[in-house]
Amino acid sequence: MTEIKKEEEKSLNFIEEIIESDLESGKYKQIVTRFPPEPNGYLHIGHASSICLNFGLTAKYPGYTNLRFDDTNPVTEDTEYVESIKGDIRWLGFTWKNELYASDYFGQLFEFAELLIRKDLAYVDDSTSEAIAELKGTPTHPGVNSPFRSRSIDENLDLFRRMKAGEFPDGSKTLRAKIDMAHPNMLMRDPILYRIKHAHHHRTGNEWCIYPMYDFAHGQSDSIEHITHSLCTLEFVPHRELYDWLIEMLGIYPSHQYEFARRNLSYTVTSKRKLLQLVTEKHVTGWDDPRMPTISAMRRRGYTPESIRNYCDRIGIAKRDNLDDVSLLEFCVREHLNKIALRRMVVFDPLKVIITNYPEGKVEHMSSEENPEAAEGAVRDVPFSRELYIEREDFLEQPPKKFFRLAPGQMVRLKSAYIIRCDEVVKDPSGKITALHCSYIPESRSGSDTSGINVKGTLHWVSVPHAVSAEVRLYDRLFRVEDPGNEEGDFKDFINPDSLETISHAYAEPALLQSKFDERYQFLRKGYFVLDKDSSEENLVFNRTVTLKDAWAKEQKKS
RNA sequence: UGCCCGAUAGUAUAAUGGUAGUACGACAGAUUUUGGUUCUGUUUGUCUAGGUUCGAAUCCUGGUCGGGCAACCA
Repeated sequence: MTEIKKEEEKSLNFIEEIIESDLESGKYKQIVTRFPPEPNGYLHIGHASSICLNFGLTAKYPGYTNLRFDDTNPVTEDTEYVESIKGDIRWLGFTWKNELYASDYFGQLFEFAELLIRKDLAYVDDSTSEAIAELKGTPTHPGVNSPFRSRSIDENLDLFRRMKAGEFPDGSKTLRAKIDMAHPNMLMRDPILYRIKHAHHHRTGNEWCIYPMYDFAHGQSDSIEHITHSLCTLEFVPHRELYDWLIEMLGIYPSHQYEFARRNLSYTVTSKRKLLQLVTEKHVTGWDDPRMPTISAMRRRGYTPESIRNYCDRIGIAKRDNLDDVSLLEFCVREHLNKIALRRMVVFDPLKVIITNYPEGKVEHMSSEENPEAAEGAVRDVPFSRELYIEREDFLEQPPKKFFRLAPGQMVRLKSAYIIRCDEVVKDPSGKITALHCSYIPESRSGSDTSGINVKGTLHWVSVPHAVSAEVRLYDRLFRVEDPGNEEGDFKDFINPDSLETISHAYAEPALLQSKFDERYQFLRKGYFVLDKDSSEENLVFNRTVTLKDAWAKEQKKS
């Protein structure tokens, strides 16, 4: 019974169901998908979901995935974005079959347009954009035919060629499909196919001054590449009718569009406009500021590709509106990091401990596990001496109930070292605690403890003479509210003022001097950390990727 | 006063006419040299009203609620 359950396949999402049925029926022998970003911004967590979907499908089923840049609007697009997008996809762990650009097809698309004109299914319109909007009608009222709608095929052909030749200024003419101005679907009311833009394109330079609209580029590109399943978000549902109409009228390969709901993440925003605003108005330091929901930011923050892929897999794909809980993302990050992170001890807010019965000048080298989850049991060396730093919050003169840390007369274990007892609290004239005098139990050394003493708490610590200084950046959620994008008023009013806390001089164990950019660390009892690119030989900088779960903090919150 | 999507625990997602499950969260406990990890248990759900059926989350009809559609953006 349990065996059957184990072998039970994970249930399919609605797109996988469509694909399996297409494969079973023999409609396709393999599937072809594409990831179609517009190179005008950085990829974020929502794109990660789409990437995992498109590439994941062709990893699961026979076929492949193309990377196609939807670069039909030269004024907003740039190669800077092309490079960052490619880097992000690679980092996530996916490989595209072909690197393509909608702009590769400009010649072909122009011919498609001429074909439509020759079939009397498209015409050149001289109307201004205001006039076009006016005649379009509204969702509840039909539109009206443009006065230029009945031009002859020859005139349209001539005009369109002259548009291409650069004879007309921007905005003076468009090419429109001739469908139905009274259509209930607004997108079918003679949609614009081409517009004039005398602009420099990041790939085609000044070769073109007319550019196809999304609707006359995307589906056609899909068709040219024989994309079998063209997956996009729900806002394109109304476009599907036009997508199919154009493919049918052109008589080209019938790609099919399927729509899924875009993923939203709690406590952040993912609209390109809002993200751009955060960057340009300096609410964050850049697109890769570790508080951003961009892939480059998550990478810098220390998230792993595995954890993001796993997260995308868990949230799934469906058609209903959603707001994914960031705590699931954090769970996935912790789950992976717990397995791979090397354990280190770092004290953020030091309180000096002097072990009065430990010889001055003596140093012992304690060995502590690199990762208790790892089977090999690799260890590192941690120096122990008479003077140590512990976390200031780990000592309380008047401890509440269930406080398992240091207090006058109380004992705790120092991780991988000895059990100590607090004998005396040293204060300066103002009453601030400056040090603790403790005594250690010599027989309690970690690994050979014969003391028989049981303590509830274990603290992290750093030897004063061996301590290394490090800068630590503690990140919290960027917004104070779950869904800042849907809040009344300006979303920026909901920015969390405490989303970054910098600790300029933390005390770290010396092993951290050998930190590498591709290694992940768990600072014991503190969280997961990664070396930041701002690090230098003189100044170590660590980003907190995510905190550890903290049952004690939760307990305190309750009271 | 139009058209198009959608609605299952707090969140996300299954169940494809036949016992409403899973994950995260929350809560309780066990273990623990990280108040971490791990393990165990508990809690909470089919928008609504009808209909079809032996049987409905699933099919049908009406309603309610949420989202989208009137860029020379994608």
